[in-house]
Amino acid sequence: MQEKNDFIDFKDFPKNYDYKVVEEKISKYWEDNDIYKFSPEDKGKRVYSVDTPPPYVSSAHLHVGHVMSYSQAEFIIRYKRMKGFNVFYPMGFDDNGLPTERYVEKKYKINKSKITREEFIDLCLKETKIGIDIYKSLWRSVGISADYSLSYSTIDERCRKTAQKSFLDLYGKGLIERRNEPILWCPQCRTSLAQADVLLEEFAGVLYDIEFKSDEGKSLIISTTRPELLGGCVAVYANPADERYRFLEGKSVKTPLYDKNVPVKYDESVDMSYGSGLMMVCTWGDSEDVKKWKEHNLDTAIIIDRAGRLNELSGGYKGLNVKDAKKSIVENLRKMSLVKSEKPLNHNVGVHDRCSTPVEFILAEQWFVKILENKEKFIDAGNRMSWHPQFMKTRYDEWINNLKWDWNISRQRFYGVPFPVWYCSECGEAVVAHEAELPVDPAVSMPINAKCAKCGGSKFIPENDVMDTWMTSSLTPLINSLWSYEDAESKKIYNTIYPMGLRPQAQEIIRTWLFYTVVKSVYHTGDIPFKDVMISGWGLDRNGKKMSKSLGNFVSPEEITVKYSADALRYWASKANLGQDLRFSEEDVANGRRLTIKIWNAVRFLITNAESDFNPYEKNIKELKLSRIDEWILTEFENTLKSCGNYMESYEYSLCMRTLQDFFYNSYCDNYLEIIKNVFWDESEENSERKKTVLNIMYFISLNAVKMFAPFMPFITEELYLSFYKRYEKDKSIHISFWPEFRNDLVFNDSLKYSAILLNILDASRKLRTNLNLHQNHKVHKILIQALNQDYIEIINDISGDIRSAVRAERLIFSDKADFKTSDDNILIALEK
RNA sequence: GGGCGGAUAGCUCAGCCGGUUAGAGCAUCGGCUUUACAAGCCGGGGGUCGCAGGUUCGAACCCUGCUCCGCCUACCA
Repeated sequence: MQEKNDFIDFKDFPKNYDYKVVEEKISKYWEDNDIYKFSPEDKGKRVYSVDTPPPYVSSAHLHVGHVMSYSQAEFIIRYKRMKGFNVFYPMGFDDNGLPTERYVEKKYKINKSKITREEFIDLCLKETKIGIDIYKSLWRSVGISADYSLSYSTIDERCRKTAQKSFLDLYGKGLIERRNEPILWCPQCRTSLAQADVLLEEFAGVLYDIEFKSDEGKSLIISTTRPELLGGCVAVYANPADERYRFLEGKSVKTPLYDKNVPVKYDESVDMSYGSGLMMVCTWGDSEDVKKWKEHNLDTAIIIDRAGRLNELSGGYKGLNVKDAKKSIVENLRKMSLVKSEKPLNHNVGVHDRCSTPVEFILAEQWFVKILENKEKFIDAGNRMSWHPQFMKTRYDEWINNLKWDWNISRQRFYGVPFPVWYCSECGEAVVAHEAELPVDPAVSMPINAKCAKCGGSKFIPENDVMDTWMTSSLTPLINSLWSYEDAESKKIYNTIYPMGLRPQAQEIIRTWLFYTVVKSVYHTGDIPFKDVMISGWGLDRNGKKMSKSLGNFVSPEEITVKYSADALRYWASKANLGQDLRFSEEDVANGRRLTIKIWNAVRFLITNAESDFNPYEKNIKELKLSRIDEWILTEFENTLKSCGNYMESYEYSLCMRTLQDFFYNSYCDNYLEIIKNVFWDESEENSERKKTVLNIMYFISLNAVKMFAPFMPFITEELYLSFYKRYEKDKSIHISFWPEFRNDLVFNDSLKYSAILLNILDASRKLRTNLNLHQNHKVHKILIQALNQDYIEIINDISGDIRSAVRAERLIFSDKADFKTSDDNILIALEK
């Protein structure tokens, strides 16, 4: 399989690591050999299933932050694979719904009134396909180990079928219903929204004190930030305990400009100390208006239309949008001296998360999934999952506790999964599809043999709305496990995959993807959707701001992988622990590249010193004649392995990488290899056994360390494995080889007291050489050592060979002439050329 | 308003179930080029651990309060 880096003889092993050639070659090797393929038939292995996040395919926004979060999940997934799990790791693409529509609208500058639904959907599908290809090529280039034969796209047949089955199931269980009530509405996107689609943004507004009049003509001041809604005012409220306004009981007041009489009502929720203690209720300015309108059966005076413009109720302001209307009304009120004061006020306004337009309320018939009545069940499900990091669970709990609306799943859009619903043209009764006919597009087909259950009518009109995109995305564990299919094969997969093992995802979609997925799983299966949740932080730019397309502060992954390699970019991703934001740092990526080069050279040192008859398994390590320093490095390695394993088990991949890198650089390369390397400079016969021993240890440690680097740096580790280690190993990829087993028999606790002294002497000798301007490898005739402690003399005698090797001295002599201090007060050294 | 996370060397971060002179990488300064690696190696300098109290023989670590940064959440119209 080798091309450029092929080598026959060990001495020809390439000096430089050519990542550009290797990464492409290795990607192809993985594909050609199905390295990451899930095998449903493998009975011997436990299954580890991953509920992969389907990113939006409007993919022009891809940046290194995306690579970061996918890589972080991947570190764990690759680790699990090496721990022997049968990994189910699909790739998903979310391409239905509003984000794609908005992307297409912008890209093609579409005017929705001049394009048919079909033409528009075609464009969405076309962009979807382009997006998927871009994603795939990026994931491939950074080494994401998904099994692409398990891919799904949220607009494909399986997803449409699953989403519609979910609807039918919930409908059948009475958990879904159609209601006519005020709903959250985006005037920009012209669609209704769910609470989760609305974010709060702080606006610098103005609080206007406006004069109303009582029946007797008494002046009443009402504070409001939304005077443009005056025409929709249906009541004025005071707190029942507020003596100032008791006299208004049973009376009405007159609104300014419109001179409309509205009733005065009382409610505990009115804050007496806010403004004048009077508040106006309009239909509808905010959720408080909706609440009072419902509880007190107030009149309805809808003043804003679906485009966010004022209607005829506003009188002369008809056709103006909210912003202009406010300006104009305030101007007129000022002229009439009805604005008594104006105070700047920062307040939070709900905006649509996709377009940042302030949301309004309108009245419409919509489908709702009931969620308010089962909050406790969802909290309980959250408690049954493991959260990494744990504190992210707080956000989940808080979101549920603060829910105020059932989940509105109707969207007045084109591109999405249709409702499997028609309405009787006679009486309006809803008729739902049969499960057997899913997926169904009610605009294209009619209900099978259906008669209206209410009036017996046989003519139907289709539901034109599409379902909220989260209605589909929330089903990913059920989509992946083929829940909507009844055949035996699918049922088997379902039982194998569900509930899933891991859900990796970003923090900002806890309230949507995560929460809705729990809702669906609890409702459909009574179970949790997955056992472990890992929530990644954000990729930040160099200045600490969240990377995003709209801010233009994003770094393109291609640019970085071309310059530094994919392994190096992944190394950067490993720098942040789970849930932490990570600044992009080109220096860290460069460090990643340095690490790959270090690994390459350390392994190359072994390869070029091994003879062609080298056999690492000729003897078990325990049978070798180990020196104290060999025992020490084995001990250090085993301790590192143990820590790293524990870190990976607890999702602390960052600490694993740090620990491993520290071991590899400091213990293995800078000390062990430096101490033993001169054994290869000496051709004498008496050295040959020592050489073999050292080669075996180097093989053992470097292979296992390379395996441990493999989840983080899949390309270089695979290249080293295939081009060298595989001559002695059986697996066809390092990524399906076993993560090293901890071996207690290779922990030599005694060795630490020897190594401490040796390293202390080596350290001092390095300082001394620096002081003497002496090259570190330059041989010296003698090392003089003064040990002020009898135990030390014995120890030093015991390891004198290792010491001489380490400090490149021909002889070791105890002498009180040694005067250079080491960090141990009981040892002094000197070097003699 | 409530909550969560963070504040440790010039920069990015470890350490935080209390225990010897607080660590790493980068940056900086000095030295070293036949013998794995100059995209390298060796060495040096650099920190009153956000602030103020408290508990303790002992606090970066535990407790209380505060300040600043980021985020989540909330009906002050």
